[in-house]
Amino acid sequence: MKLYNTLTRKKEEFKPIKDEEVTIYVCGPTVYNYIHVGNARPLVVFDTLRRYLIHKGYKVKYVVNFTDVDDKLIDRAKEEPTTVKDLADKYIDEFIKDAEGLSLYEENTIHPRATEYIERIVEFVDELVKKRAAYNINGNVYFDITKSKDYGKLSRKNVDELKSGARIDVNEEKKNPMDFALWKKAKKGEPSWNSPWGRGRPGWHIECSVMAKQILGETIDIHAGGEDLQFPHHENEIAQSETLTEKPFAKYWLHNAMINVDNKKMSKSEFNFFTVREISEEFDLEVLRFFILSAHYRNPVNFSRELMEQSQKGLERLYNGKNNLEYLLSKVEKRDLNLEEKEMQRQIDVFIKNFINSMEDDLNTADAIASIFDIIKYTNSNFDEKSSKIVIQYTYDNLMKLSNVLGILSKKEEMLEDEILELIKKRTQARKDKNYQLADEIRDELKERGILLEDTQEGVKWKRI
RNA sequence: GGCGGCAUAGCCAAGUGGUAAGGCAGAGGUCUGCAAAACCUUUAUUCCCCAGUUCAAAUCUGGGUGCCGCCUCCA
Repeated sequence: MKLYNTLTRKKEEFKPIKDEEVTIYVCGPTVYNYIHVGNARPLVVFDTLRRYLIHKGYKVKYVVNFTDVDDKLIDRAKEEPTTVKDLADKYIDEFIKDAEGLSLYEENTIHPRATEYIERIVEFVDELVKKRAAYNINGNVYFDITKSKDYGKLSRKNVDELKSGARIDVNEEKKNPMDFALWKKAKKGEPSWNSPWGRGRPGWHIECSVMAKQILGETIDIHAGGEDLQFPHHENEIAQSETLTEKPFAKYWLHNAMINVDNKKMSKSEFNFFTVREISEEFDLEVLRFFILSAHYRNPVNFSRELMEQSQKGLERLYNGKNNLEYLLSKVEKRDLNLEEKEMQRQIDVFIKNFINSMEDDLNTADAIASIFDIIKYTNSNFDEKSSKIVIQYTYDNLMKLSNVLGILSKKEEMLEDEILELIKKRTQARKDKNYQLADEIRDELKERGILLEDTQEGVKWKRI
């Protein structure tokens, strides 16, 4: 499989450190609010990478951290008012709900919280201080970027230019304007922990370095996140970790492009964001997942209601195709394949191969989805009640396997209330009796109650509207 | 100002040297009591513009235009 590595700016053949196991660290949310659609992109994309690696037979250790102490949480807790801990707990719970709606495979995700790793963070910072790569000034500890061998290698920033362009604000106490805080001295009323430098709390960048090292080891296979984190966050992680361990921090750095609204990056500070929660009130979150996977992860995409509606229609088409296959499976008989069906099976294999090739090429989910549409179109026009169950089962099983890699088409049909089932039966009888007036009355009544009926060749179908 | 990216139909979006995938919307048709769904057919002589390399360019090179991201918290 080829993956685009930001470190080398090239697509590289992916080779994990261990033959059978892959370690992935994704920078997760700061839990002071609901996540928005932009935040959802890396979560969906890299969850899909994980699913694909599992499909290929790897064991995957997958970490998405929670930043549960920082300025934003502190400010927000003051506003509410509540405690930082309660605020974080609340939005972690809300995150999990959104994550489940997005089919993020939560049960196999490790979600460490920064505050659970304070001791490790202190140890890490202390070692950097002992290595003289960090220095304490009045209870604030800063990383000295001159001690990092190749600072700027990920984001391709030139340190000298950064210095001259750095905003001259505040910190006269830093040796170098580009030095960044590893440990922040506690202010009144802020959460704080003991350390050799007095009470304080960790800086943002150090959390990820520490949690990645503790949970996944000194060198991880894949570190991923939004491209807006390349600098300074990921650059600083590299500086800290590699200065400490003298080993590469991550083999592959993957970055997704931004989600825009009217061509501008969706972000909380611009107030042009939609929370995943508000989208879930109008759409099934599977539609959002499908929307995100409809474009390549390194291309920026616009987000709008119209585009969500397009995605919804497309996804419905896939569900219809899936349902048709399920219907056929209940009707057809198992018998040896004839020549024509053998050819059909070969054609299905071509679509599967295309899907895999697309995923192998830097996770080209947009292309992979086209292969799913190809399968649906092919089965719709070539399979019928006379087909052998063998070829239909084969197609169905593979369709499910591939859509599971994308994390779509897993929703089960809901059950209808008995009363409504009764009405549907009554209408079917009325149609048989050619009492179309009664039939239409019942259909209208159900429509008002949010159930849309369709008379297909396979019988009456319904869906909620 | 520095660094990086993008530009393909009405909309979305693949395709990085061999003659434009796929989806949505639109049009015509089959089916149907009607509606819907499904299926079939159809919709870019052309990929922002100009020049160049090549037998061959959406794809490579040079120039231009427009848009975006990072350089500050950000997915």
